[in-house]
Amino acid sequence: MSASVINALKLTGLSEEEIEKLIERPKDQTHGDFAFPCFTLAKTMKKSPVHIAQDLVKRIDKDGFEKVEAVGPYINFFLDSKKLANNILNKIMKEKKKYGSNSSGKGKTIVIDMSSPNIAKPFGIGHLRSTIIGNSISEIKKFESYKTVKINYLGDWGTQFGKMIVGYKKFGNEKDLRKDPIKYMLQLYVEGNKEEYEQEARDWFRKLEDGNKEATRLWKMFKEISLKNFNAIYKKLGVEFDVISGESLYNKKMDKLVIELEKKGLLERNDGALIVDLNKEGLGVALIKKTDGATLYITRDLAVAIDRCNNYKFSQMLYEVGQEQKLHFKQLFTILDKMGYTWAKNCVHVEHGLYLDQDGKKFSTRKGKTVLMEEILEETIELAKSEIKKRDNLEENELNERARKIAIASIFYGDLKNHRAYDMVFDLERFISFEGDTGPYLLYSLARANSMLEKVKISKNFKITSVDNYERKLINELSNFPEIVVSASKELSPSSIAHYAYNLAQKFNEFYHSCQVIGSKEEKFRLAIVKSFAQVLQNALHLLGIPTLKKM
RNA sequence: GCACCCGUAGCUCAGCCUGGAUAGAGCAACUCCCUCCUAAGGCGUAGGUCGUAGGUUCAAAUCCUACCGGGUGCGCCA
Repeated sequence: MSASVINALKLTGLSEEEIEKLIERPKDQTHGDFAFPCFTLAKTMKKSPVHIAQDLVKRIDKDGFEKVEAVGPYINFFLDSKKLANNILNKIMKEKKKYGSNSSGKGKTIVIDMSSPNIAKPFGIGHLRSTIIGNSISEIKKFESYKTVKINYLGDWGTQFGKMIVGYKKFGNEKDLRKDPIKYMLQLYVEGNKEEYEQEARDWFRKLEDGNKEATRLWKMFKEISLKNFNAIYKKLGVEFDVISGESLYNKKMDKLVIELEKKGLLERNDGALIVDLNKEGLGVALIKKTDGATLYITRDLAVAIDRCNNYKFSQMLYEVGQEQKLHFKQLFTILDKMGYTWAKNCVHVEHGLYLDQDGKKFSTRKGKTVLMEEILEETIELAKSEIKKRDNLEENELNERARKIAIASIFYGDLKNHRAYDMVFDLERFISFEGDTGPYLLYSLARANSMLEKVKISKNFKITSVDNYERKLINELSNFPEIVVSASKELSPSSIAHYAYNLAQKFNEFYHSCQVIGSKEEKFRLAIVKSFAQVLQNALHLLGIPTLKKM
């Protein structure tokens, strides 16, 4: 699209690359579709940028543009609206679900380690962020033709199970456990986590690693209960995984890994523990084996990474994990690199910030502030239901399904519109609000469009006599989608898609408000705009993992 | 103590990577618009020393340095 602009600017004497670098897409539509700032030319031409702009505009070939004008030190280019509208709308209606996609990832595999809840604890909102962001990144990558492997790597191993077993041995019984398993398990964890049981807990985990029968039985029971609960939550969220894995599966590979580290001369003994010294890299020390011989998180992660490389031959492996684990992943990747694995550079920690409560404080398990995902979901769905009931009388199933979708849109969008790497306030009331910059706003906009499309037959042949301002703004936005996808993918940034979706919906609502569609002289053209809008918004929502609905 | 992240409107956030035209949204406040395709919408008003101080530049919210405030991490948790 910018080719014509570059061409027109060749008379500046600059190379194509230089021109391309300087060309901007103005934030303000009144400045045209492309703009060329003349500041840099001022030096070489020894004239004021304002004069240069005026001078160049006179000499530029304006063929194919609606308008080319000098405004201050800028030259603004306006593309031909009718041509643009025609191209974009036809493209969208032809490509449909594929509009915005590309084939840059063809033949490549990306492994995404995401969600990964700790099964000794209830599914809290801590793991929600990883789930939502990982899911969206997977969709974005798929849209670019990558093959993605979403792995839910469960925290089903480690000292926390020692803690749970201690809690159970001291206070628990199976009867109560079966009654309200999730909350009961949380209690067991809290009990077993007390300082006085620290050694006992470590001992129990050691026993578990050694295959002790009782420890194994309890561990299996905890795991089974958690998984059942987690699966119900994933189903409601509409998130699926390609692989369910877990730390426990790698228990048997630990020895081999430790031997490999030893052979490669990376291992050192320190206070009875085994470590890899990364002080030279400024990363401190990585603890590979505790004094009692039990393995740690990083030990298992090393084995896991190597295993995944063999299994999936990934071009990239993304760890969708909180920023508080930054050091861990730096250590992990550095050790892999030191072991001679050149693919270590293809591993990326896609960090995300914490959820804060409304006081700006971290949600914490310890202080009993844990918010159960189950409850959050139920609460959100109930809120959605009561809103729906205000205007619609639906039959039970329809009501439930619509409420679920609105709830998902609320939570997903509420999260994804924020910059991934920064902390954010998790404020459910704001997310579910049916006004403003929210998930429901997006669904509502789509429902408005769909309701028009239902009322009339769409014809593929439309003639454009003129393009007014609101139409033009919306079409511009529609045309931006493919490049938004590219940058969102490159930056691993679902929030770019989220912002786009919101802007698009906003442009549509402005258009909707000021342009009569059905029954107007421009009906065919405007219906094509509406149809294109609905399509592109759906595509964007799909990339966010947000389900769409026809009516709202 | 060291390392990393954040500080933009009363609140929640975009924009910063890749410096450019009057710093954008939403909520809250104050108005206006349903004889018209879903008012869960739209138009408008008000609200800003872009943490502070320097520096680089024709141009800084954006790049660099220092400082202040908040968060996170730093060997036997994950």
